Amino acid sequence: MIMERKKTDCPALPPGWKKEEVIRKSGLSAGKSDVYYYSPTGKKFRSKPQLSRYLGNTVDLGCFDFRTGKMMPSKMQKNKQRLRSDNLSLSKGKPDLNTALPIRQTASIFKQPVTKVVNHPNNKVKTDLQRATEQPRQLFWEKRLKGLRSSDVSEEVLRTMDLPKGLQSIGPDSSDETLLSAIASALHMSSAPITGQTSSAAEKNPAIWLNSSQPLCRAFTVTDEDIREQELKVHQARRSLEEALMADTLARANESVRDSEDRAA
DNA sequence: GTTCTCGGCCG
DNA sequence: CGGCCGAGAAC
Repeated sequence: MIMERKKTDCPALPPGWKKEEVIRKSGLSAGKSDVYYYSPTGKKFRSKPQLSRYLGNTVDLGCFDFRTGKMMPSKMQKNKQRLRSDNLSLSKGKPDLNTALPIRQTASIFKQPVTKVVNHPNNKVKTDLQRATEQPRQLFWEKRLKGLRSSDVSEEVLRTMDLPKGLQSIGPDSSDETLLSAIASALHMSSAPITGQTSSAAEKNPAIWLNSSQPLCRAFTVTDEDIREQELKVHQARRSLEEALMADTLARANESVRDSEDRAA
């Protein structure tokens, strides 16, 4: 007899994951049930820690209820030591590659968008129509960029840019390491001018006074001299590129000539 | 060997 | 009480 136990699709999980509930039918614990999950590849998971281990550091199952298979927003409170250990493992190991913003550090595979409650019924204090449309942004999210390096096709790590001395980082872990990333990200994500943190208060207590739409960088000024220098670099780079393209074109031309000669012979 | 199942520890 | 996992039973 083939008693197919029911493996249900689990809406809270990515496609392909299955959930199974097995009722114990004998023994002292008869009637109790055990819950298992199956990855798309068929691997069986019988506990939340096991699932967590498999999914890695980028995933937080903190508010995932293993038994029901659903997200339980209510279980979000007891995040005491978790953040510390997460940040620790993050700085030592591989960085979290998920840099889409805004996002929680504790994001799980199950969609967990950052939301902002702006309108509480019967609570005038928390009603704020002005800010209702603004996106929340995580303070110091740039720290997550630490350790990220660009590399070429041979996986050789590219040398990072040298930043001008005038640029100085702000905030916790104010190393130069993330400064370049922070500035590059700011330029990439906004068409607004990037000025750095113009408020001097931000230096004393960035956690409070940080302007989150600016990178973790002290205010700086760009002089005409800076601009001319940069223009020069761009011109030189373009010349180099032009020469390289020219050389490549000539090489290809020679090659095609040789090809036709070979065919003729 | 692998998979299934229940016991039992531990928080 | 329930989550988690060890280990014996079953295959």
